[in-house]
Amino acid sequence: MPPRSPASDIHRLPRQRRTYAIGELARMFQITPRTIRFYEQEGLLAPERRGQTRIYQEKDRVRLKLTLRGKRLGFSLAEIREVVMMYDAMPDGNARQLKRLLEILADKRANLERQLEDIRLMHRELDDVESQARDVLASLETPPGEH
Amino acid sequence: MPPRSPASDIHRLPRQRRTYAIGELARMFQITPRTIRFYEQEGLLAPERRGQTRIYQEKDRVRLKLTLRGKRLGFSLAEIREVVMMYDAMPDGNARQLKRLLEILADKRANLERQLEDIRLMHRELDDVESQARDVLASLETPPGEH
DNA sequence: CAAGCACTTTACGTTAACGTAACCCTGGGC
DNA sequence: GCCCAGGGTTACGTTAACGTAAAGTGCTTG
Repeated sequence: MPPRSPASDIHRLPRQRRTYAIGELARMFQITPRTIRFYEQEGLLAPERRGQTRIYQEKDRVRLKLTLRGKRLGFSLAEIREVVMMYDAMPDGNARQLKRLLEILADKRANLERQLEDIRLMHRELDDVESQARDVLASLETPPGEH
Repeated sequence: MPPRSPASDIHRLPRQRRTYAIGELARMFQITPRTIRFYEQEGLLAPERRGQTRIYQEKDRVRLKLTLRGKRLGFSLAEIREVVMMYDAMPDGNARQLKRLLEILADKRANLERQLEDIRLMHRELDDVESQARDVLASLETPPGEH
């Protein structure tokens, strides 16, 4: 280890322009390259190219992460794209577009609220089912006739 | 049919074994009859019949409700069926089945946890995007050149 | 230089979850 | 008696989100 202050490492790291190959990203997120290419085809990603090969920057990785998160929450790729693209177009977005974006966001937000409620309810159901299952299981493991 | 007053119907309602036609359920849940029939075909519902006509009891309605909730949370019909059917088979379930059920439940639970985290994160993203959008919007509404 | 690996494109295949269309049956109201 | 709304079955169509296979490109390693 060079006798350099760790701090100097740190403050150089931020601009370390790290890039990723498609296979790397695929492994990171437990998906296939095909999926990543598909997302690009659907307008969710737009990586640079060196020749034919795709080169992903940090921002692409973040975008992919957000996309997958959206998917886990049940949003369609089209919905995700809608938000992501408007977000990108924000700087030069006109008022109408921005208001539309706010509408969409409010919509997603409402969706999340409903999901939270659903999760709470579902959680209770699972508790119920589980405790009942444990009861039956216990009764099976104690000889019948006891009480 | 005995000449009964409608009002007397009402105050007996609690144990009035209320039933539903397929169209009623469809309207209640904002889905189509086709969807309900499809769920039956997939083994998620098993309503009684009077002739050919399906008659849904309260338990069927609850089951449908749970199914739809599961769907909103991104579970597949197959996953939902897995839990629902095992739940029904619980009384005579053997230990192995019950343990399998507990596994599945733990799985779902983990899923819900991840979703909660996703929602929290997504919520922040939305906050970010929204506040930025509002900023841009505001800057558009004040004459440029001011500061 | 051959082999192998990771990347590429093109294109057809697949699955889940319904939609839609065509046709039939039945009970109630006019 | 006729009509029509609401129920039924059968069967083919559709959409999203990839999977999979074929065939080519490019580096690097023994």
